[in-house]
Amino acid sequence: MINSQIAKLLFELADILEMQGVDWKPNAYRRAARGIESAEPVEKIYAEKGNKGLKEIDGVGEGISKHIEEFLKKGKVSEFEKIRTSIPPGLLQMIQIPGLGPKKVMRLYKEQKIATVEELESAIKSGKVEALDGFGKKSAEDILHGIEFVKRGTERRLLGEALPIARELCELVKGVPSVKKVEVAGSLRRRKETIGDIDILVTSNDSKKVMDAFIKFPQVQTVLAKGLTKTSVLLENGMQADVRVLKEKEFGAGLQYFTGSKDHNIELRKLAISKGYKLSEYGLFKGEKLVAGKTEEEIYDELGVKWMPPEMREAQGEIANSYNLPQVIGYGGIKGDLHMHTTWSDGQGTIEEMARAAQKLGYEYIAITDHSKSEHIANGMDEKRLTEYIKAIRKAQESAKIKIFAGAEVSIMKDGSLDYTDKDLKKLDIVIASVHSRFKQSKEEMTKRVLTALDNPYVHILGHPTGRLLNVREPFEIDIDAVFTKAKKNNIALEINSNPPRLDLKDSHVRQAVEKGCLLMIDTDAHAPKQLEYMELGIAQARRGWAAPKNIVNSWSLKEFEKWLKR
DNA sequence: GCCGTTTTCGGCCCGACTGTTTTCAGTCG
Repeated sequence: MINSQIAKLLFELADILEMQGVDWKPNAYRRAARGIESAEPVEKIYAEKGNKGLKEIDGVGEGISKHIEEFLKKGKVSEFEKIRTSIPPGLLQMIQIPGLGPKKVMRLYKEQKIATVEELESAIKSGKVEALDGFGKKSAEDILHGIEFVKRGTERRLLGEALPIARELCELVKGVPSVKKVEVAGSLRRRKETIGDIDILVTSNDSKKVMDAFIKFPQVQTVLAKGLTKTSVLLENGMQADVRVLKEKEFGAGLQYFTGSKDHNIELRKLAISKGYKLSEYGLFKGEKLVAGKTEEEIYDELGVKWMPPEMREAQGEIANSYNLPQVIGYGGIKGDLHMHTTWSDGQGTIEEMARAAQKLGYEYIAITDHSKSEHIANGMDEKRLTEYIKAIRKAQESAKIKIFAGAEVSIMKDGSLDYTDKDLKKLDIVIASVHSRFKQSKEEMTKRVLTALDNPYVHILGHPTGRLLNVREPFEIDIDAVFTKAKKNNIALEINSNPPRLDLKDSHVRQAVEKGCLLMIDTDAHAPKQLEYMELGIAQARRGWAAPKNIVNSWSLKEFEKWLKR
């Protein structure tokens, strides 16, 4: 992940320059860092298009592209190394503490020679910090709390973890009598794979009541700030949640603004300026006059931009092409879940239980896809049990109200062969091929391994194509473009696995696959009936990747889907 | 350092909250 390394370097550099009082450069570095984070792997861009390609990345120009080039060649950037040594490394950790910014960190360093988090901690405890001009007792205490917070870790939480909490919070706020509208905003509304904090927007004519109710949410650990327009709390799981009370006439403007993304907003705001407007979270203004603000639609409309779903607002061309965007898959658009496990391998429900749960969700069809024999840990099935298992599925079909396909998630072995012989694969209605072992193979080996598997005529789907586990494991090295090319050629669908830590393919890969004309399948990889509800998380990633129903095989009717299966 | 439907130079999003202030700077999103 060279992109994230370079982005981290740029963010760091921005902090350093800001501490040194440099203007504008920090903003430029941060913008470039965000651009690089969401870009294709820079090594690939550089290999294909050279320096010119790098400059096509948002926020990257002459200077930064040269730095990236140097990083790719030498693994470091000499100019950055030099700037880095100009301040003690501990200051960079201090700046991560909530409530401490570049200015205060620099003052602590210059006036008190405090250069590490530990030194800061003891300085506060000995009362040195509160004695400083402009600091005081309260801010010293806040910094101490902030240090604890940083030590506990501030990693972003999975969408699947944050979404239920946010929904509970919304329900709570909805219960306050004066409240009319309640919406989640921020990266949650855009359904990003990981979430920094929870933003909730509300309209009410009694904001004090809203704030009072909000801080009484059972999971609130600390109240960070409480005002009449905004209140922030820290939840027990370490996430921050903010609620904002807006006026009815500016709700759409607030929703647009707080939904972001930041880069989408900057682009939209610039467009507004170019057309003689001013756009803020309070509305779209012509001079002093409010021209739009009640709904998002009227703001976009006034700017000549067609409203688009929040999942698409990542400054990836959606503003300029708003009238030609694809009609992305809807949250009710999936007709069957085709990846799930039962007690035949490592699942917790029986075939019948999974089928009933799926039927309740309104599906037309499902596939049971238990593990193949080499997954000993997951109770994978040998050939003998596979035969019994298929029989059991046929038996379950007799009393089931939805179509049940007999499938398997078959492991791709280290050489690209599959864990069952063709003779056994042929007995199955649907085959998902997945990598479950030897994640550390070289990029060449892994690519060859997967491409070989995709040439097996019985494979319908490539499962979790990059093998990543969010906050746990990096994706394995693979030439994803080559995989997409092969999948398209052999008419194999690429999985979007909805399991919260997987979300594999991720959004940008989905976009890439769609542009290439590949087929996708969104499923849950459920290991219990309840987990079938993960589907919305995968649909969200598909929407973020601009995927439409025509791209997604299990959004099709049973008849169309079966036709594809027998391709 | 980046960027261009006023521009290759001169801008660069903008408002709320907090603490320690008596009019505001720093931080945050």
